Amino acid sequence: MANQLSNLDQVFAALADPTRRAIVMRLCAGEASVSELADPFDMALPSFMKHIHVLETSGLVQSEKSGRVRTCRLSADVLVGAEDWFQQQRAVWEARLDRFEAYVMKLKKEKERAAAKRPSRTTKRKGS
Amino acid sequence: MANQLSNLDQVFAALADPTRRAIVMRLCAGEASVSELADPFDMALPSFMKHIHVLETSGLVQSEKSGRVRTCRLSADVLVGAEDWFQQQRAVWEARLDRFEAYVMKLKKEKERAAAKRPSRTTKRKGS
DNA sequence: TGTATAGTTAGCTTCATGGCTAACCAATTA
DNA sequence: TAATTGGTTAGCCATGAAGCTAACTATACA
Repeated sequence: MANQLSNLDQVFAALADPTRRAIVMRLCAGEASVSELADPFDMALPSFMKHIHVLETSGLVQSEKSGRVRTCRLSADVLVGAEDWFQQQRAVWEARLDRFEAYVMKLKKEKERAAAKRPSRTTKRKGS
Repeated sequence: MANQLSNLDQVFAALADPTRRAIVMRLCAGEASVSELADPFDMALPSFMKHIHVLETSGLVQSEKSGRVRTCRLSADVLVGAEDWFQQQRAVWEARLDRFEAYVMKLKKEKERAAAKRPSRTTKRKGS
C-alpha cells in the first residue's frame, strides 16, 4: 500500500552501504533518534545525516522531528517490497529447474522404455 | 556454500541498477550469451559489458567463454544469500511486533482487572 | 583468404557518493 | 539569560559509476 513509491533502484542502492544496512537493522528493533543511531559510528554528524537522508528518500525510513530531536522509524513495507523482488526471481528460477527436472525425467523414461523394447544391450553406465 | 564471498555491499549495489536487475531476471529463465543479453538494451556493448562485469564481481553471475561467445549464468545461491538478509531483518522486526502486541495485551488485561475491581465507575470512553 | 561476428581494451566525460570542516539555528537546561 | 545539546546548511574534495567512441583481437563462416 505505501510502497508504490518504493522504487527498487533507490532501495537497493540504500542497502548497498554497510552503515545504512546497520541503521536499518537497528531500526528493526525499534525507533531511535538521529544521535542514538549515530552513536556507534565513527563519523561526523553531517556525513551520518546524509545516510539518513538516503534512507528516507528510498522510503525505507521515515522520521519526524519533535522539539529538537528527530526520531526515525523503519517502513517495513518497503523492506518487504524489496524482499518480494527476490521471491519473484526465485519463483522463476525454481520453475525453470522444475521444468528441467521434468525434462530429465521424461528423457529417463523414454530411455527406459527403449531399453525395455530391445532387452539389455547396454547396461547402465556411469559417467566420470 | 558458495556465498562466503557474497558480500552484500556488492550484491545490493549490483541490484540497484535496473539494467542489471533485468539481466538477473533474464538469467533466472536460463543462461544466455552476452549479445543475447545485450540485445534488448539500447546501449553500446562496452557499456553493457561493464554491467556484466559488476554482476560477476558481485558473484551474482558467472560466465565462461567458449570460442568467441561468452555464456552467462546466474549464481542462485548468491541471490538467496541476499534474500536471507531480508528474512533476518524481518524476523527481528516481527519479534518486536510480537513483544509489543504481548505488551498491549498485558496492559489491556490489567485494565480489565482493575475495572472489574471497582465496578463501572467510568464507562469506556472514546478519545477524539 | 577474406569478411563478418562477438567481445575486449583504452581512454574520455559527466555526475553521484561518501567523507570532511565550519558555521549556524533552535530547543533545553542551569 | 547563558550555555549545552541536537540537528542542519553550505561548501569542499576524492573517488567511483555509467555512459560514450574508436580501435583492436580472435573465432567462425563463405
